[in-house]
Amino acid sequence: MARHAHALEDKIARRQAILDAARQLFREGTGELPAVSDIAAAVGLAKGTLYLYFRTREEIFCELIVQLWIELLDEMGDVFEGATGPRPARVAAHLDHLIGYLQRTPEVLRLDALAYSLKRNVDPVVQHEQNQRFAARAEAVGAQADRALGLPAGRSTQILMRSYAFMRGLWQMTEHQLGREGAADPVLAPLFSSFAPTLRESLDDYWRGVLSAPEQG
Amino acid sequence: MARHAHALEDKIARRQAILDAARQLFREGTGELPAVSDIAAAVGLAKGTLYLYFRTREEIFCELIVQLWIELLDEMGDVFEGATGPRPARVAAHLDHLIGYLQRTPEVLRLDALAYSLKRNVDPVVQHEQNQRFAARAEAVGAQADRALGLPAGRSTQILMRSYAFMRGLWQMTEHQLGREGAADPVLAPLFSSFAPTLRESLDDYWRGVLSAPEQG
Amino acid sequence: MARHAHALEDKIARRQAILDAARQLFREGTGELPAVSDIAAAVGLAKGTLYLYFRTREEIFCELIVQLWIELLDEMGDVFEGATGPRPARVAAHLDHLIGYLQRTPEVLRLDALAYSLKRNVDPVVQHEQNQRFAARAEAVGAQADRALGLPAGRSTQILMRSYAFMRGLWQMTEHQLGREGAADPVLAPLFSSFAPTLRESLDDYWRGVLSAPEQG
Amino acid sequence: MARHAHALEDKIARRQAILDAARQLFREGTGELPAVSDIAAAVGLAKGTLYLYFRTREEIFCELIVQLWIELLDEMGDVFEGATGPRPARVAAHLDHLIGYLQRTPEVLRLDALAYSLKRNVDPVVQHEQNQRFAARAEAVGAQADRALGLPAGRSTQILMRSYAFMRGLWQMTEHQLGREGAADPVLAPLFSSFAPTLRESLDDYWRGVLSAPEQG
DNA sequence: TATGAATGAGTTTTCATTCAT
DNA sequence: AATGAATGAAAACTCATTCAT
Repeated sequence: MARHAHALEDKIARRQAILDAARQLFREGTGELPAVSDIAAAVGLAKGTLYLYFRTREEIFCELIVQLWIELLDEMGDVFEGATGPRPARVAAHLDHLIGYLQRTPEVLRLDALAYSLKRNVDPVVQHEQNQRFAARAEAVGAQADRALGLPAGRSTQILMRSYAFMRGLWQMTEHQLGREGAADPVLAPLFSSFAPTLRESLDDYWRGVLSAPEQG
Repeated sequence: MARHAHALEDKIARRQAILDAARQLFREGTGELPAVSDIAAAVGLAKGTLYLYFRTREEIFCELIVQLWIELLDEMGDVFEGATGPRPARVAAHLDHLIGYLQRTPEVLRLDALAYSLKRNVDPVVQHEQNQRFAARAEAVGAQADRALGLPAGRSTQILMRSYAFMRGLWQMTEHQLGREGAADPVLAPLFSSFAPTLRESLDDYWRGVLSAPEQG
Repeated sequence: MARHAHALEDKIARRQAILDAARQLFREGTGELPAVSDIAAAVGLAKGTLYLYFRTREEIFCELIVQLWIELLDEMGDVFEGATGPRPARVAAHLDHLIGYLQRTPEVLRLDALAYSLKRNVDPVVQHEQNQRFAARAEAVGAQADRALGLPAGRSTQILMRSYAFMRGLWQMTEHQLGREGAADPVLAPLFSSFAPTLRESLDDYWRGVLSAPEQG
Repeated sequence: MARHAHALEDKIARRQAILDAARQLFREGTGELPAVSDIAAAVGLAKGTLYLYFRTREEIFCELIVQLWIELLDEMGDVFEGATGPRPARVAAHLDHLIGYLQRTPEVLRLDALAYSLKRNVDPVVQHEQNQRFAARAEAVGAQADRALGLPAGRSTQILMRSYAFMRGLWQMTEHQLGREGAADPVLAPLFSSFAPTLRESLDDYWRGVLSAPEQG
């Protein structure tokens, strides 16, 4: 990469390099946002330079969240696109892929758990633009799912979003039970099992319920 | 209350007064934890005194979370205890009550969203003791629900915990879309509707799915 | 010891128990003054009770310093009292005993190094009373030394005080070179050797100089 | 000085400005370390800026101690360099100059008395580097003294260090007797006289003893 | 555009001491 | 006399962000 990013493509590359470094540091870290100086050091830029690309530290991570979700949605889109067999099998394939993604990408839910506090320090205009990209992709994937699953227009989008909410809640309840050292308090064992099987079971139940709803046939 | 709380009951009352003040301030606040000095002022005690009752600021709010959840579980227990009619009606009554509680007690989910970061500054031993109280109450209410809904032992506990996880995820996804001023970004409208109806619908679907699961009959 | 120390002798015993506990804790500690609550716990009294016997924490340790010095002076008095042989042998015996005391009682110089800051928080009247006891004992021992060494009245007191000052300075310069882990920085090796031999040599030189001074014969 | 110290020489100047302000404030103060905010105000910098130049408050004062000692050693070096006359006169000239320095620079021994507690909060690596500079200068001056006084190599370094230790101990014993208001407790008068004459006499005695030691001739 | 020096707000927690019991 | 609950002052340090270079 050139020393000075004058061309637009250089700027975009540099911006992405910052995001990648931030992602990497967060993934390796202990759950807090990495310090700006650490991100800068990891990309090999000066601290001040980061502020030419992002207005606040939180903006970096909000952008990262959107990228991660779009990454996930892209994969989901591919799954629905290539879906075959009866509807239950298609749903199952989607759920399998979802869980696979979470296992490969543990940072997505960890970061999501911070989303609320991040937003306080991000310009609403920037948030809106991020929301837009996210919504566009979600609706597109929803449409693919509608086709793949034979659901009325917009229905899949809603179900997917709710599934993701469920996932998020379950992750927090199971993962946050773990102490600093990663060991769960045994007293909570009767209430929570491990994340992946719980998620699978819960979403199976949820989708079964949704698809058997009176108004859906 | 006496000037110095020497008797055990006075100490307990004082401790609870601190928790009540903390709850009140958090409820009125903007989402961050109130400052210790503000809590102290609200109870009419010196800052240092609070540290005789709680080891860290976070410990206050972790205790508060447990109290709020136990409060909710108590209400749920009453609902299941007084349940009448066919199973779907009983489930519906439970869900209605749950939503009512959340509307009367908006702080519970707001505080829950902070739970993870709070735990970093709370002694694991204290956490364990809190987990214990929570688990005991949850299992007891689960048992009441098992009876009320005719489910095998322990099944309700699991479903209830998952329902609460779903609730938590949905709340974050809908509520966190709102900007500082409380206005939702219209671009997200196709993805998320308002919390209460969404929750009602989602949990209806989930419970229907659960209760129609092959192995449940 | 009785629960309440009403009799004067009980009070004195309790006061001494506090001093002993403080001494023990300081000796085992890392160089800071032990916390009042720790001292209280070590004696088995409540924190507030200590303030019936000492007005401030520092007062405890100022008293301790005086006790330690008087303890040392007592031993020195015995040495001079039992002195035999020619003057150089008597001086040497005194220096040997001095070094022995410091090795048995490392807390005395450690505490002495804090003396200055302690005094800021001790009532001048109390200090004066402590000074008095110290001075009386020092002068008495000085008189014994004058007799033992055949020096004019008051001369030994002066030499002894200066010897102790020398000792204090040497101890600080050698001991303080040590890092947290007790290892000396090798770069300082040409400047300082270990305390005891250095002290012995230095005091030998000093006393030789003093006793060969023109006006002393 | 420029607003931002980018050039190395500007940085060095700024660092020194901080040290000078710290020295001034300590000299005027009552014996405690000045607050960082006061030092910052005195230099006209923000508090945080000081932490770009020193890692802890204590580091500032440890550096100051080294500077003061090197300042003294420099003067001593000049004295030995320009020494004339017989050895006793040369020793006397050195002692005179030493006492003069202490009178012009009372902060050096006041600060030295705090040295031990300062070191607890200073990086050992930094301490080592400071020790190095001090040792180098001390050995160089020692060599000058060896030549000026006709002593075997390294002997003067040792004697000088011990003299300074003596000085330090005497200063603490005489100065610390003074109360807050600067008045000495009369009860101690038989034990301690005022610092400068005592020091002169003591060092005279010590050097006489050293130079008359059997192995020195 | 890049740098990195400068800024300064922000806040928990400790603990010696006091005082109600 | 003893207790231990209550007090509240006190301040170093971080680090996101700005801005001079």
